[in-house]
Amino acid sequence: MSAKAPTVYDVAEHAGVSIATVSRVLRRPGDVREATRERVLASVRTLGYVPSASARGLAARRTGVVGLFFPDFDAMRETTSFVPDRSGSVPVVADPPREDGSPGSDLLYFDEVLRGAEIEAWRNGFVLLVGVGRGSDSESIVSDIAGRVDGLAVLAGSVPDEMLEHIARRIPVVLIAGPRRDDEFDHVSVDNRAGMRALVEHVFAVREADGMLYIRGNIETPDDIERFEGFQDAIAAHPAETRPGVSVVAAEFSRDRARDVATSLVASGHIPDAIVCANDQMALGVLDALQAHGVAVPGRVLVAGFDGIDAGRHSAPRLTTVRQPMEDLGRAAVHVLSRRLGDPSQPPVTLRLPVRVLVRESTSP
Amino acid sequence: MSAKAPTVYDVAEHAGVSIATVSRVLRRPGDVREATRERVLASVRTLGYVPSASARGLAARRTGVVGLFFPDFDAMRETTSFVPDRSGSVPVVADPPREDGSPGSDLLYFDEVLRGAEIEAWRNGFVLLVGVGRGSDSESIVSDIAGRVDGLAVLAGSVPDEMLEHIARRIPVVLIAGPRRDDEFDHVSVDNRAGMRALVEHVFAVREADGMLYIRGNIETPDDIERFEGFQDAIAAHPAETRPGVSVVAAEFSRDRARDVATSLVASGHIPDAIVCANDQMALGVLDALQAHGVAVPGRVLVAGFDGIDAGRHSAPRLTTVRQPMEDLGRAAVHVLSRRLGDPSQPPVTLRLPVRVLVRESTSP
DNA sequence: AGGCGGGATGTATGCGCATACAGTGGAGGA
DNA sequence: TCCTCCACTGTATGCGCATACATCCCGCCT
Repeated sequence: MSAKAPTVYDVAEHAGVSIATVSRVLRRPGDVREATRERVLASVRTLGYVPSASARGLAARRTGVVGLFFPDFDAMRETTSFVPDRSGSVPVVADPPREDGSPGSDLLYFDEVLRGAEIEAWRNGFVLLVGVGRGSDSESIVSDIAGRVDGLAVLAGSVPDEMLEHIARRIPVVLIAGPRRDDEFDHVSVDNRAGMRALVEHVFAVREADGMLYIRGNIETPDDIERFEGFQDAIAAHPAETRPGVSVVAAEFSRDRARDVATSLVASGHIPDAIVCANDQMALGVLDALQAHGVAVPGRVLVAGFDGIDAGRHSAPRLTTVRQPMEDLGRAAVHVLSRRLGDPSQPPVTLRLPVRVLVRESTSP
Repeated sequence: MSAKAPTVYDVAEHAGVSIATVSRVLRRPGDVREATRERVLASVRTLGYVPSASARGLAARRTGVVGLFFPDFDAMRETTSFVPDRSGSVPVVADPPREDGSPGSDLLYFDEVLRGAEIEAWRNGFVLLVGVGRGSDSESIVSDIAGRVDGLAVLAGSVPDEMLEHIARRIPVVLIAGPRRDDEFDHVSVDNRAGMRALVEHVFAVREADGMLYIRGNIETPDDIERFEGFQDAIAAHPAETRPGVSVVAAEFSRDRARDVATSLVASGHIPDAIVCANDQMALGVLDALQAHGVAVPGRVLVAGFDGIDAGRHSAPRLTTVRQPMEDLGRAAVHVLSRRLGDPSQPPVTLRLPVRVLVRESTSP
């Protein structure tokens, strides 16, 4: 690293032109005569000139960056200070099979959204700035990020409304995965309701379930509410004469909690013919319990989840689920941002992405 | 979005102070009397003021951003333009088990590095800027990113050396996962050599393999070279009187290619007692072939890979491997950057992260 | 009462670039 | 030959903020 980074002035002097010409060579090369352009580019190379995005952003009033903000996930809170661990010996450790879900599977959710956002940003000529909330500092972080981008995508619920409105005065904001409310923001989300309805109808189609258990998640969350509505839709649409008995419990989206529910169900002897869960983790917990007690899936009970997490592809039996297009969520968010940046006046947009029911062995006939 | 975002001047006027005071309230609140501070903060809230990072970055000569640059991965090249697909019907599709690795598994590699980088950036008070190369435009993109960050982490090999040196004149650069060469950059990488040596020694410890096959990857890459050296180390360290016969082939890190290799091996009748592969994908290909021909693993042949990809935890038998700490790579990269930003004069650092041999059923005694 | 020190605030400047506007020179037309 | 027009380049300014330095206002000491 040299003492001081070269600026337009240095390049201009070196090339014997004015700074305006240097700037033009970089921004609108067609406006400069070829000979001059070459001379300037040569100087750029010689001096190792890299334009300052801060100065450019200030002068041009746009940064070319879009932001993506997540709430802090568990993995971050746990992390200790990073101590570079000089290598030397290589530990050889047994790695027994784990039955419980790998930790931080919700983290994969973010990964996919992020990947989608990155892809779409890339295609639209933006770079992506990733921010993660840290608990109470969240507000200042969001604000910080908001100051450095042309548009911001935020996971719904991770930032207080007041702050969002604050930010929206400056740049466009798009909310990811929340329900549309009466606000001015753009929204992208998945069709939880239709997805769950289709899932439940699929279960009915496979077998005329005599009794069905629906396991909700955290009943406070929009996702859970929408999925539950989808469940109710399916029940309501079912011909009355064969409508099965249904019962509903909640298990906080937790595999352990769902496992407990299923275990006590088996103990009570009242085993339903089908168990549909508001997410995959809970469905896996149900599988755990049923398997532990020798209850056949799908032979005796059909089981289905929601999300399409990877673990569901590796369970035994593999889990029927509703696959959320996480990556598309990220893409859609940036897509919408990008469009709004092009035309700030358009009315708020809501994009509801389609989901797919993935039929696997846990609901085989 | 209002017509115009408020600036320090607006806030200053609204609060009846000078812009210097506004700036101080935000940057060094202790320097301002409490009453004044409160008044300014109130104005900030009412006006919806968000500081411009561009202006701040320009004035303060630092941005508070660190960059992470990846080469473009396949998933990106394939992507078509994003067309928002309005939802409606929910397709119900069968999702049969796939035996081949899920596409884009190398993409997961990036995800993990990225996650680590994000975590560490977060802990050091930076935000993370993610950039992805697009083939030939790579150079301009890297340069673009370099202009907006205080430091840059780059996947080794994804950017021409000349460009790196160009950038390094302006900001610190750390290379991820490459071998240390005679350069001025900081490096972080994993201990491929020691890892492979430990893996091979583990295989010897499990069973006195009479013949061992080592399947290399793409022999041009540093990773492959280092791992092969580790393999040779293990062989050389083996007592001469019981040193097994070894053979070596290359299969381009490809599952398919490795499957072919193993298949023809079985056909030839010369089946070694152990097969060690330079990555997991190839090891999985070997498992495919052996299983297809009824050759027992680990009963007849021991198989091991390198990387610790997820698919190796779900194969049958599960795959013994060397787990690379991808996430730590990302963390280490940002850690090193952060340290150098604090003390630019320190000599180039090389961090070689330790790996772990994960012993699973594919090398059970 | 005058002077002094220091905390609180204001003034002025520059960070590096984009760009509106003003030159400059040469080709072509009258 | 002189004027016009166009292509190209230079000059001057402002983007929004941080900060060195100047000022001001008090309380307090002598």
